[in-house]
Amino acid sequence: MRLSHFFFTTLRDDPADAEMPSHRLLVRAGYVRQLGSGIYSLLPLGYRVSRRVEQVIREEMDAIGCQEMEMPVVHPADLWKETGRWYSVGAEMARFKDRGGRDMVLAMTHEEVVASLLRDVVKSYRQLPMMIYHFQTKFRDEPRSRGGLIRVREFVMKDSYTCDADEAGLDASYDLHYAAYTRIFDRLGVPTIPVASDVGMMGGSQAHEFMFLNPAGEDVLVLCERCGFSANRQVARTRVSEPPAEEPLPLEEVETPGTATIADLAAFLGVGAERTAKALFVVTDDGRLVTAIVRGDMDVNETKLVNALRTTGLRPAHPDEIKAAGMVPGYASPVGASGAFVVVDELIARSANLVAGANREGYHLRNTNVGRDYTPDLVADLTSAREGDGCPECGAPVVLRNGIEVGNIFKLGTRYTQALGATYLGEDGLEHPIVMGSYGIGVGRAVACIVEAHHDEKGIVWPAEVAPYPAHIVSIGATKDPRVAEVADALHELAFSAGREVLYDDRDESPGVKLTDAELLGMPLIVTVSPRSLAAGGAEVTVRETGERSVRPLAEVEALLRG
RNA sequence: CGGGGCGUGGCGCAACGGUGGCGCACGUGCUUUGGGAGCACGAGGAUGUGGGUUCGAAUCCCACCGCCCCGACCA
Repeated sequence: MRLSHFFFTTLRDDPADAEMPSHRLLVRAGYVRQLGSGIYSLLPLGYRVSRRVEQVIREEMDAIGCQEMEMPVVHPADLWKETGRWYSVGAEMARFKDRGGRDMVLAMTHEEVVASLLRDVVKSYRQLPMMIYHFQTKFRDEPRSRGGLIRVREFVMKDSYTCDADEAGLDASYDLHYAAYTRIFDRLGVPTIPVASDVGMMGGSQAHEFMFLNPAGEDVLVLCERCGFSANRQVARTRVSEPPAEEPLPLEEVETPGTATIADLAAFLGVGAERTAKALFVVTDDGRLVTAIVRGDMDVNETKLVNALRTTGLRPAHPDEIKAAGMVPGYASPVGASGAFVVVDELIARSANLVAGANREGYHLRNTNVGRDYTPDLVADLTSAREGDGCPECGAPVVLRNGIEVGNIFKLGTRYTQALGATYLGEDGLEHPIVMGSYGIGVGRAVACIVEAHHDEKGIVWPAEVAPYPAHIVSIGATKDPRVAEVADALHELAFSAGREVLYDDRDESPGVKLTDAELLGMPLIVTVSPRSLAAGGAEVTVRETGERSVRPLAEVEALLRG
């Protein structure tokens, strides 16, 4: 491909709105262009990388017997109404009406379509297991896109779905995907850590996310460097030292003026924050006012709270709502909290003599004890893991790191197949719902992660497996010495006829521009043809990754380009 | 949705109440050709949109739209 007519342009300056290296470099080097917030065009270079990433994924999916197909982007809303997600999913699902006034949606995922297909396709246990996948555009109207390709609204995802007769079958399909994903990210050059994760809105029994460690990551991971334990903070349960065993002391109200925060309160009373209990008020999606009680030195984990309450989501309660329930914000107490559903963290339930609000402006209670002073409606693990907490496996202090989720695998179970009546006839002659799993990899996000992991101050450094072209030929001094163009043209042709298209910078630009661009674009090999190289007996080959360069005889360069 | 920031040639920026400029990129010519070349000439703008204030608005005020960052949110 000759750069003189290639659909791209490089930028000398960093785009002002790009902060992450991957965003900056992909825009500067002419791989992608932004159309709107979270909406990007892939220019030929970007599209080519994307296809190479897809090919790696395709090969590994095919290798485990997953069958490629394609499902639509536009769905009739009826399917989504049948599974209930038309109602449960919020504004992130784009909805519209067709000309006949029928509700339609833009696909944000494809469980519904798969389940409806299974209804038609699968009749007998003899057909199971089956696995399918496709690469398809998803649209999710995220409240906030960010980081270039890291979080976008429209993107291509490889999503696969496994269909099994029972849980044991699902376990096997899940394991196949786990192994395939490990190979995929290894081949793509994206180091990932599989972490146990929340099943979220997808429902289901088990899930892992494949995380790429990056400071810009939106997830917090809890990692143990000693034993390798890893989990998303949303679900991680770490060990915290047991509260001291004490005899319950008499409840005592104390005046604590101006201590609406835990830090103020602990300082005022001269006790550690871990001897206090704090109350957080939330309202669930189904309208319940809930107060969650955790220790003063810990934070409520929203995911855990949602799961404990068996709801779909929650929001902070307004002070008015708290007052309406008869409580005093800042001094609220689980003692006598009649107007709210009281959820207490397990650690609170095991602790004696904690300081808590007195439900009276400017007052707190000393020596509150669960069971004696109040009876919670629910006791559950509610807190977020903290750096230095004990690893749940080995007890060593855990560390917290940010990560970008590039892939996820879910054991869905029968939620969708039951809702849509996708059943098979078992060996026992009875109908059973098909057991599903679903598995996703964001292609564009994977591309961005590859760049995050493979770049230097000069530009992108593509791993050979995903590079848009294996090599980048640069001609220098072609107008001075006709042999330069002859040799460079011949190398370009030769690679092409060997089935390996390479980039060929035949532009009439200065050497500096061409070499700088070559490094910015990031092909694994840069082949420089110039009067100087010809005089030295061939062409200069630069390995982009190491910067190592050497003049090689043309025959050797030809062999390199042929592959 | 809350907080903050920014919208001026393709890109990066200046001008902050008085006729819109600079660098890079772009076109033409000459020179140059191994690390973002030089000289000369040139083209390219309803200053995001709509109101308002003013003799006069890119500049001040209001509203809206768009984009970025932090948070909320998020398979």
